[in-house]
Amino acid sequence: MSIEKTAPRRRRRLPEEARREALTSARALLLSGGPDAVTLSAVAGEIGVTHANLIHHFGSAAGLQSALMASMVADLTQALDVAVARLRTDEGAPLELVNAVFDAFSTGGAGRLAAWIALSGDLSHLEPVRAAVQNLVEAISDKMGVQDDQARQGMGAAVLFIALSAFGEALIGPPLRDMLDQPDDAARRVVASLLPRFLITKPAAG
Amino acid sequence: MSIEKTAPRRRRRLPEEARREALTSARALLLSGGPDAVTLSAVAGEIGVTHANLIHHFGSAAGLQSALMASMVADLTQALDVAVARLRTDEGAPLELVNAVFDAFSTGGAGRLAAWIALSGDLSHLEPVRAAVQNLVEAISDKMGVQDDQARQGMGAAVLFIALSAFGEALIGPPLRDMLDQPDDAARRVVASLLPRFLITKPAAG
DNA sequence: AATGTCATTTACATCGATGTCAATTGAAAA
DNA sequence: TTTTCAATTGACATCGATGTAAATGACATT
Repeated sequence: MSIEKTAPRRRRRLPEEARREALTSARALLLSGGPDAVTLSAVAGEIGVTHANLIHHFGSAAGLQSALMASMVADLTQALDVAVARLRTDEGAPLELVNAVFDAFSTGGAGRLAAWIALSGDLSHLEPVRAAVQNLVEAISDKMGVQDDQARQGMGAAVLFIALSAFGEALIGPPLRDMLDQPDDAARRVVASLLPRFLITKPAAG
Repeated sequence: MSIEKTAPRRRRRLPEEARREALTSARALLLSGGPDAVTLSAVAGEIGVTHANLIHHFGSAAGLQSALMASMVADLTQALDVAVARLRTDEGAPLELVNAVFDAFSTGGAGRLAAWIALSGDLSHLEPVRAAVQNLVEAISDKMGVQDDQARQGMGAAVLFIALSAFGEALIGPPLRDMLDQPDDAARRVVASLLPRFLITKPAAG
């Protein structure tokens, strides 16, 4: 008779791995089906475990949602940090930064995430983004040689403007562009064309 | 003995009135508590009826949600139409239009509505907006004396840009402005300052 | 006053999502 | 091998949201 071990009827994962798989699946569900699609049963079914197992790892359904938000926020801040790094070292043009932000919000799912958080009401999950966007303002200011506080405020306004546009594009861009007969890249082109207005440092008034 | 009529134990409304009350309550719930707060029980409790009554008037919970979306979209289009009318008759400046759009998205609740629709996935409810935004482009183009199609495309881009910014401001504006130390009116001021870039009609190249 | 219509309610049924707990079992440690 | 740990599961309970059907009653019509 064969001495082969019978295939295990259960797959046992390390807790980190289990959480990782669950969060990956949950993110896909959020992006495809919206917040209501992120249920314990749905996530569990996708990765081949039971919903009780998810409760074991995340404590509760709210815990899973919270972990998902934290995970996606972490990815967003990382993307922003990468953009900052490129801006500081490379010859990375500001346009590259605009593209990075737009990609983070649309492809990366930060847009749907932010909308979910905003509609839910618990904005605390966005807190880790604060440092990232402030770094972004710093980086642009340094790159542009901005010194005075007033101009730095203007850089903050520019980042606000880019983020709001990227967020809007990610959520309602496609249908709105269709209504206005605008091409796919209309939003980023507009933002890119308006950006120099901010980045040109005004000479101090004499 | 008194011949006074005893107070009726039930209040009987006309169907239109019942629907109107329900939609008003549902909108308040959406704006305060998000999409998940718009349940049959919650709406029914607010206007003093049973949830079965709402099903009688709207057919189903989905029917109520659909009617709510249609109602809010109608208000948005009406707000846009009013802005168009002011722009055509009055000396209404384009800045007034920017303010009207921003107010519609934030105060009027169109922002949360659009986010809800976008996350839900059924974009068909936004269809009535198409004519309104196209009218908006027409009005601005006429006011600015735009003739050629290329410039008209630019007007479309401007409307897209305003709408995306207003939408973003309505949803994630407050926390994002806080992170960037920006004043309450930062977003509209940015949009207003960038608008002339679009509205100045370029002279035809010779 | 009698009648019919239909808005409204009451009671009940269903379904999905969440949560609990004890039992099971894969895998490492002893 | 034996023991121990804990990831995993299965069964069950609960709760809220949705939906259904019959009964009730407010109000207009006759």
